Amino acid sequence: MTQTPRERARLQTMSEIVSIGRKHLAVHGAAGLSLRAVARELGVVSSAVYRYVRNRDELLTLLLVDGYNALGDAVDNAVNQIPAGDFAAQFRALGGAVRAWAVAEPARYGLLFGSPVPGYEAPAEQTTVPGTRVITQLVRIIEEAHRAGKLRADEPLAVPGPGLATDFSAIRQELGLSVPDHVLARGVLVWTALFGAVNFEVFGQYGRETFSDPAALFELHLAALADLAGLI
Amino acid sequence: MTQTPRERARLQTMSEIVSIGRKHLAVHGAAGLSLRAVARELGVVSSAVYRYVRNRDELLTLLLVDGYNALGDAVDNAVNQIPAGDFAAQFRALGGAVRAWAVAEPARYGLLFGSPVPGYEAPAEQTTVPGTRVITQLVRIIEEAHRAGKLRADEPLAVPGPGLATDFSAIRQELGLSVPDHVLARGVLVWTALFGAVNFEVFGQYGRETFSDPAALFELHLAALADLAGLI
DNA sequence: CGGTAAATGTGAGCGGTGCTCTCGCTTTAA
DNA sequence: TTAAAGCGAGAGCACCGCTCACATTTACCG
Repeated sequence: MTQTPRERARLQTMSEIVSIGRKHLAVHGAAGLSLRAVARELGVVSSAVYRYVRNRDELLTLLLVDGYNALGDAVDNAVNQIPAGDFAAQFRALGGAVRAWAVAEPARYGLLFGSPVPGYEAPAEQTTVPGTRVITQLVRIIEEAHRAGKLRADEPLAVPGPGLATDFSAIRQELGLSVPDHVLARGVLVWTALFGAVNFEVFGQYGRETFSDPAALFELHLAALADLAGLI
Repeated sequence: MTQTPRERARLQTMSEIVSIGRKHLAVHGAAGLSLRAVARELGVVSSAVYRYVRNRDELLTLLLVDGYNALGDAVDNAVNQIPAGDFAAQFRALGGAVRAWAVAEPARYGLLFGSPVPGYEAPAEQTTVPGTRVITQLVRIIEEAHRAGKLRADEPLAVPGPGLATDFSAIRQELGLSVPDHVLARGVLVWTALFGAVNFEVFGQYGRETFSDPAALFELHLAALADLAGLI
């Protein structure tokens, strides 16, 4: 069961490739990620990296999983600092962690949540689990708040139609949830709104000098979103 | 003052280049946009396109402006169908138009609102005006609703700090607005949330089969966002 | 009207990319 | 010990952005 030297070297090289790729991604973006450049920095001829990575897309997949896990770790870590019963604070910690990671790693964030690379379909079996870590946490927060009676009992603003209700039922069953449809609907909106706010800041959609303190703006938005989710 | 044939030919060629670029963008995405391919389709040798376009980035800028204007036209057109006093319906029309355009033109939408191309800074003097057409409409809707007394008078959820208040004052002055800070803050959130919802659908951030009728989900979100903005 | 300057298209060429293939060498496993 | 598998090197293909020197066409002006 012990690793042969060759196996150890392979793992080492793989992680070096991902590490170099991560660096190049940060500097040149996903479009500028070049296997030849990675090979150069690895000190090896260009064709040699194909022993480790089938093609450029596969390196992108590795970096995608790498990024999802880095973000997931940051979020989990932030949420775990909050007392178990304070769900609104947990939500704010989650949102703050997403924003902080995105601001610190804009290129990686862009790879995860930006425009998809055309012709590249992320392989679900590798990306689904790490790619759903944030929404899993958010769902947990809302579900536990609901079970603990810590969710404001809003009157439903609008009733989802029958098609949507079917989808919501499927989601509820798959994730073992007890929250009603309108809470689920609000949760999805809060989810997308959270990433919408982060996108705008990280992708520079606000003007260059519109907001001098985007962190403060985001805090304001987080509070509004916690309220929208019904967290008290 | 009348155009020479050469001038007419140049304009014609320019618009052909943009048109071909638009098509290639839709098929191959921004990263796959190739001046050589455009030249081939134009029936001209590759170096000839450089007589019309300084480099690839400049073609991207043209397509950016082209996309902003297409989206702006779609939004203006949709909003103009709504009676002048029904601001909530105008907002829903705006949101629906954004989504419809984005779903129909995902690659162009991605160029406008996806991850920025690293090393490419859109020239503000060309992109600012078309790039702000949607937010200009949204601001107009909220401002006019406010002046017409058609905005719910919410208690402010959270008070923006002094830095943010300064930014809001500047925005208010520059755009000649009369809405108070907390309305402005909500407006920004609604703005980002709207595009967050569209991003999630167009960029495929929901799972592949999570929602069978994303349009219905979006309608639900639009209603919630209109309510969040205070539109009645 | 004729000449000059600008605009336009051509083709070669440079350095870069992803990716494939063949060839040797080394490590592993039977 | 030997056969198989893994690995790196290097050449090569087709593509890319972009530049340059050159011919041709068009526009304008004395």
